[in-house]
Amino acid sequence: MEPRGPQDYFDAGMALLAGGGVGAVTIARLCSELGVTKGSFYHHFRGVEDFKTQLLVHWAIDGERQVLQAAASVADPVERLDTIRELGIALNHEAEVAIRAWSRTDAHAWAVREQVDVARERTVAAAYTEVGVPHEAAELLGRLAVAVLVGAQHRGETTDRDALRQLYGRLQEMTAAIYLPAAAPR
Amino acid sequence: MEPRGPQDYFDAGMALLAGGGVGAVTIARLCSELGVTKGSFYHHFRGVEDFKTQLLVHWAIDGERQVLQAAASVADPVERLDTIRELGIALNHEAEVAIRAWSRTDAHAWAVREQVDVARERTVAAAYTEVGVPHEAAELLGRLAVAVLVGAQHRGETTDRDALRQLYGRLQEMTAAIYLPAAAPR
DNA sequence: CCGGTACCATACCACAGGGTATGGAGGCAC
DNA sequence: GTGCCTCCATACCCTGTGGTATGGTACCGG
Repeated sequence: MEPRGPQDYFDAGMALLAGGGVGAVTIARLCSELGVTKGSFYHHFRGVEDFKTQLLVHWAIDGERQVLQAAASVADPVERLDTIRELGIALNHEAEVAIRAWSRTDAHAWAVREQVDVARERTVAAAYTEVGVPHEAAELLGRLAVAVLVGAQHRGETTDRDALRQLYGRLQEMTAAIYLPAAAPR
Repeated sequence: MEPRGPQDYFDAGMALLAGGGVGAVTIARLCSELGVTKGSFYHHFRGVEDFKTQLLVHWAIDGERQVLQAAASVADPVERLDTIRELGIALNHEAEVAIRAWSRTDAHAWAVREQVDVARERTVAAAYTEVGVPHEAAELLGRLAVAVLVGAQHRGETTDRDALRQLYGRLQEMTAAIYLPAAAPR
């Protein structure tokens, strides 16, 4: 019996979150998933509220590290926009939908999710600014891209990433056609 | 004590749904809101599952009637697109967010919401087709418009309809600039 | 060998929520 | 009046969930 760490609970918690929303994240289910009892849970966390808070921060940190740092490593802004699109498609959409729903009823979840979304918007906007799009238009394009991502997250099942790719690609095409006539000629 | 009808429960149920998600829709809260006890609830509905199902259908019927019929009454397709945009902005976004989250964990809710979204997409796509946009592009624009609506629904508080208006308007501008050069010259 | 600490199982309590059974008050038909 | 139906209050049970208290096992430093 190797000992369980907080990371095990976070993994199981994200799975429960993705599968049944924040309401499905319960101590009994977590312990059942890990093959332990409540004594183990309360040894690692002070309560269910404490766990949910840590789980949320864990999601935000992971998202910040994986998505934004991976995007920042691409020097060319146009190529970076493609990278961002693929990173967005590869996200855990089920979990994100659950977090977005959760953030409507919980102030702390709202703040964390908002911070993540704003960071994503800024990343997209910065890339557009670098290729010559006016500042105000770039900011709006960042918000539009995140909105399309969130909107597409709420449609289709798990395997429907092609639809998101199609929508996201179309928005990029339209944007390029208007703001980047030199970079992406039609 | 005037007797309570199912409509009273639907109104209270939508308020609870908008305020705290599907998890907040509980028999005790419904009865507390209406000033009755559980005996009244179980007289009108067979159980909480039956009530939720009826509530969902009630939302879909209302949406179908208010939004789509109001849009269908506008003959000019370009003017109709503006009407659709304003109707989308005026929706009960809190309730819709709750329903969209609910539809990720409930098969029946998923089917009903999907039907509503598809109907909205078709309405937008039909308007674009009428003004001369190719069929495939019009369909994609319908999905893009609904995606932006859903994405914007998950940001900002209740009073932040200006942000949605701005995003929605920008998408419309970009669309017009590409597909409707004659109708909306830049 | 002994004490402390990390890790966890067991047992128990409190409370909220869904569901059921029963009875009562008022109206309406006959 | 009698009977029936609508509408609803009260009381009760069962389950699931958060939380606590307690004890037990294994390892590690001294």
